[in-house]
Amino acid sequence: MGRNKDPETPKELAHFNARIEGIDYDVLDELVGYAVRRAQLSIYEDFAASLGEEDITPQRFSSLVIIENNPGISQTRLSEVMGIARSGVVSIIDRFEAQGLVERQDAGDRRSYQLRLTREGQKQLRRVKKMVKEHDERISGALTPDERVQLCRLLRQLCN
Amino acid sequence: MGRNKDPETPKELAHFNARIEGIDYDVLDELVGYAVRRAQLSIYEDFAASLGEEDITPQRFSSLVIIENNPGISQTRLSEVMGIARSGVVSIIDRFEAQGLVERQDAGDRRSYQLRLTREGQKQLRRVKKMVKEHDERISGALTPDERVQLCRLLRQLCN
DNA sequence: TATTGTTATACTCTATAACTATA
DNA sequence: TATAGTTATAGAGTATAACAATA
Repeated sequence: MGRNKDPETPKELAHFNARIEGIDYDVLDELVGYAVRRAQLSIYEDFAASLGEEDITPQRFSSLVIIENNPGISQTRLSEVMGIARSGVVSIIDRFEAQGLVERQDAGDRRSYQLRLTREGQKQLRRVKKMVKEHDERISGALTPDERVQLCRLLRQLCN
Repeated sequence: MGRNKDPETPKELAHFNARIEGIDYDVLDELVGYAVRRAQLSIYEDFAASLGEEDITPQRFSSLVIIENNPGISQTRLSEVMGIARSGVVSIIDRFEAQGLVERQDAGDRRSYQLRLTREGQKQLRRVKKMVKEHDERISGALTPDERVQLCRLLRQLCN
């Protein structure tokens, strides 16, 4: 995750503290964009701390969930869903394949593959999904269930 | 910004569409973390489209605002505020300095600098701040003022 | 001709560690 | 000894462009 994996020796770990004492944030405090960015950094940090040993990132996790629930999806389609270039999907899937989590199966069209989770991939995802849910409940722990739903609704409105 | 600057020739621009027709997002739809990430990607894209010609990023913009409102701040302190390593701040400030936007001034302690905006930096920031505010109002345009405040409040609760 | 996956390449961001000059 | 800034280096992540196989 590009972060120090050993919590015993964090020489210069760049921890993100959303609000530092004595600092004037000026207009940043009024921008929805900055509020989202701040939250995202905090969440990412907790994600990394919770799943740092799992060789999983939000990106990789999302990919596995999309493949699980849309079996047979092509790499190009997955790149559209993830919002990244096709070349980026290649290395993601290469790694999943090397780990035995995803299979490239023949499609009718011999230019493309159908992506599917292997049995091992399904097993691992089941386990990781539980960890991600726990992480998500922890970070949104300060919110009531109503507020949580409200927040997701408002965020959805930002994405058009 | 790492994106294609020429809107005339976007061969394979990776646009992020938060919700793609016919795709089952499963658990991703219930995770606060994914909702925030999705929103962040959408916002970043609009930011880049709005300020792509300005050699400014959310990161760089935040730095300028922090320096403006906390004049004399040191690089180490800025690295803490931004949540990045000290070495990262060096190149950010190097660039600002080369552009004549920020000055490294002598501090009492000769190991460190006091960072300040130049007159040109102030002028540029004033201009860019206006553009960022417009961008922010556009992306949160689907929200009422109340919802906007509500959203920022809920996001703040996520950061502890 | 157009599309899918792939490779080559480059750029940005960020981290760690070692260095220097000061304190 | 400790701190501030710097440099060197490396690893993600992502983009573009060109290519082969196939449609």
